[in-house]
Amino acid sequence: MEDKEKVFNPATTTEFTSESNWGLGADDSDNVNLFFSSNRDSNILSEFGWNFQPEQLNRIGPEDRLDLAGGGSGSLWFQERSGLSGSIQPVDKATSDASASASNNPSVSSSSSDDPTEKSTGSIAETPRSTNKSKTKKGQKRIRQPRFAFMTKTEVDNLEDGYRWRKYGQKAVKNSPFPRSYYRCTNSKCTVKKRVERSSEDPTIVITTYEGQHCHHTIGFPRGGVIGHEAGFASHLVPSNPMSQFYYPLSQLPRETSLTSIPESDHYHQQAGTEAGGSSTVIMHSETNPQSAAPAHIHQGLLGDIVPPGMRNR
DNA sequence: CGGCTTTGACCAGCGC
DNA sequence: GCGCTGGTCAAAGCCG
Repeated sequence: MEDKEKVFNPATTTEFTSESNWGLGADDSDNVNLFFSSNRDSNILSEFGWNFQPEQLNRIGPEDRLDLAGGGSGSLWFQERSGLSGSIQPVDKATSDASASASNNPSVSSSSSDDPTEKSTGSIAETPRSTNKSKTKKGQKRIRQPRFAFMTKTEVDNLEDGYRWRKYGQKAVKNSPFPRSYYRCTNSKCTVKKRVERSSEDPTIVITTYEGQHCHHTIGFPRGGVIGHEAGFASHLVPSNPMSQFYYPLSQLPRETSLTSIPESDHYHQQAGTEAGGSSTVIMHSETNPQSAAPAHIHQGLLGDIVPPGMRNR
């Protein structure tokens, strides 16, 4: 199913089709674009409040990988994906509309997923199936929320992003020795979810997919107490959205960072996502929905690893 | 004791 | 229609 997802391969700088289930899968489709490869890409970025200059975009290449200081591990890629692609069309029409509105309306966003109760959060389904197992009535498809996926080359599986997550499931992934973990934001009013899995093709790569928008500030700090790092990091960021606690202007993104855009449906706007490998943090937020507070996320290992140019200590 | 993780089961969507 | 797979639930156990 979501096997043929096209992603940007930072290592080769070429687009490739992944046979593995990166969870992001759902959109195996057609709309895959490499970030920075077109105006559209930059538009996408700008939707997140990342203002990249054309030159900057061009500068960022696969080989411009971000060296994550901490873990020494890695590279950071972003995959922006929207809720779904054309594959889920019919219903999606409705769902997408809902999502779209959700994107523009915070209250909707949170309520939309609440609908089925918070447990059945209504969203997800990275796959075209847009499963809606929850208590939604039959015939009603779960509303998909904006999703954002990114790949991080890291040895750390559990990256901190400033939010608190509760793991609610783990599944073996087809064709992959690595399981996929499902997390939900612990904030009862927040329906954001995230999936974390390792690439079967490259075990050093962790794929994190965020879905939904946070309707609150980064509450908690990582259990591990990376607060220091985050706080410090955040202090240098410029929040454009009141709801976003951390904002990482693309313009300040280390040029080594490679971003990948994954298709996005016309109705969705991804919100945020980031991941860091072993140690890093990045946050994005959608300017498209200033109100949607979807702070992005981050990733943690050590926020300090990914630091805006000029802020790096190493 | 509260919160989180683990894990097996269940359900729904999709492809054949 | 059936089987497969992804996503979620929820009970049980663990940990601070």
